[in-house]
Amino acid sequence: MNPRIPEATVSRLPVYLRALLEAAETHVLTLSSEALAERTGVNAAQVRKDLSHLGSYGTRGVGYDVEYLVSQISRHLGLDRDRRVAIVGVGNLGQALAHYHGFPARGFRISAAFDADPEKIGQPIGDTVIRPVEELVSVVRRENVVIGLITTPPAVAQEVADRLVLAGVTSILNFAPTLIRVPVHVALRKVDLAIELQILSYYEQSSAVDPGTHDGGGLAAMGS
Amino acid sequence: MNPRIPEATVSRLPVYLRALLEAAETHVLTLSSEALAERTGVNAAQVRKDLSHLGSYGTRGVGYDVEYLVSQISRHLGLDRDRRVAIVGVGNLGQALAHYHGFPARGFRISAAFDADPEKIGQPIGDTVIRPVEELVSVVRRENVVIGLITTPPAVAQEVADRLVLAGVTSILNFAPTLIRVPVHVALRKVDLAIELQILSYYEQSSAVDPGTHDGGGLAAMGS
DNA sequence: CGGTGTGAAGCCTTTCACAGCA
DNA sequence: TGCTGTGAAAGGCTTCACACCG
Repeated sequence: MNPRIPEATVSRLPVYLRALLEAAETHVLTLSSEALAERTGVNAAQVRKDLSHLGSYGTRGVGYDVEYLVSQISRHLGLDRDRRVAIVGVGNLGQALAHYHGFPARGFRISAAFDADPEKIGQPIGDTVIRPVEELVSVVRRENVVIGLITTPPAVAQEVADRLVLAGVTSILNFAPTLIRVPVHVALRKVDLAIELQILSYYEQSSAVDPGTHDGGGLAAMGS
Repeated sequence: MNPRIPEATVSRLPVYLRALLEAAETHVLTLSSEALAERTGVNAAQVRKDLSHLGSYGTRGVGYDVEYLVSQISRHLGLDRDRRVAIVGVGNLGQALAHYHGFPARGFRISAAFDADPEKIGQPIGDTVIRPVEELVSVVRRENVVIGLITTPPAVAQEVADRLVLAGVTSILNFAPTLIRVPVHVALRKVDLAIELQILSYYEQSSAVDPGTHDGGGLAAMGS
């Protein structure tokens, strides 16, 4: 049923969710695992096994009720309540994230943004204003931010992570191309754009065919 | 030795490469698997097994020669020659990618950029100029672009992918939050920012500890 | 009948443990 | 002696195949 959902399944739940929401927009009421597989690029057996981890939400001979499954996946992912997010480092990438439509649509609210450049301080960004990094800990604490996005140069990424952790953040998404370490109770993921290109480069030159995906399993770097 | 390197290993090679280049900068001549593990957050046994897929490049009792290993990994990843890259969709994310320092440092040259907005056409970006998407196929062909980055809205991502494939691109990195399909001979990876946050959200609320990484294994959506 | 839910098989990945070489 | 390279073990993920239910 639910005691612990496999990592690989968790990483696919948002994919199903998006497909279900798109189906709902065109008033599709029900989807079979086959149909969901078609819309997500995942194998149908995989879809069924994944969804079975959430409980028995399908109807045999019919499929899955779109609206109900949306609510169940949302609940399991914790998307049924809003999450405060802080962005540290407002370069182009930080800007892009601040204006990304997909975030508020899933309950992620950009509540604070920080930068070290005095020129940028005070500039509006989304619903907030760019603040100096010196205020990071106090503002993050006050605003109850739980997720931090690090889009700084790699040299300061670890220090920023330390401050975020100190301020009580429980999840960090690191875009800086460097390894950062956080306490075990903090969830950490990374997105590394240069690495993605290098992986593609391998499959291109080797004429191989399957470069994998970005959101598969694996172990995160943890502990301090 | 080399006939085919496991997918999981390929996705870690760029990580080792970065650590090795950093070590080289501080004039470290040799690194043990233990030391490389420390710098990358990967288990030492894993490091050795991964590197053994490239060949026997270590020295027992000593470790790996940094410079030599850099050249070997670069060669295996195909980073020993330049690759032309095109960016389609010059919003904030496209801008961020165009100015990303990590790309030219690994031999990826942004040779073309396209956008549908007439206002943006002609604006300089990096070493090139923003062109209308209508010119995509001809320019990509002429410039021998082999990698395409899709940073458009999801609604047009599939069409853009089709054009890139038509123009002869062999690898695509998709940032648009939608499934795209390409012929089997084209390597495809995706980076989905909203999905990363949703995965974090799961581990945050469940107080679980290991949210995985972005570059683990898994199958890519392929075929048309 | 159609489609879910799931044991079982197969594959891939990680980790262990140690033989063997510099 | 120290550290690599690698069989073997262990664990996890995907896919198959089908019992079973609506």
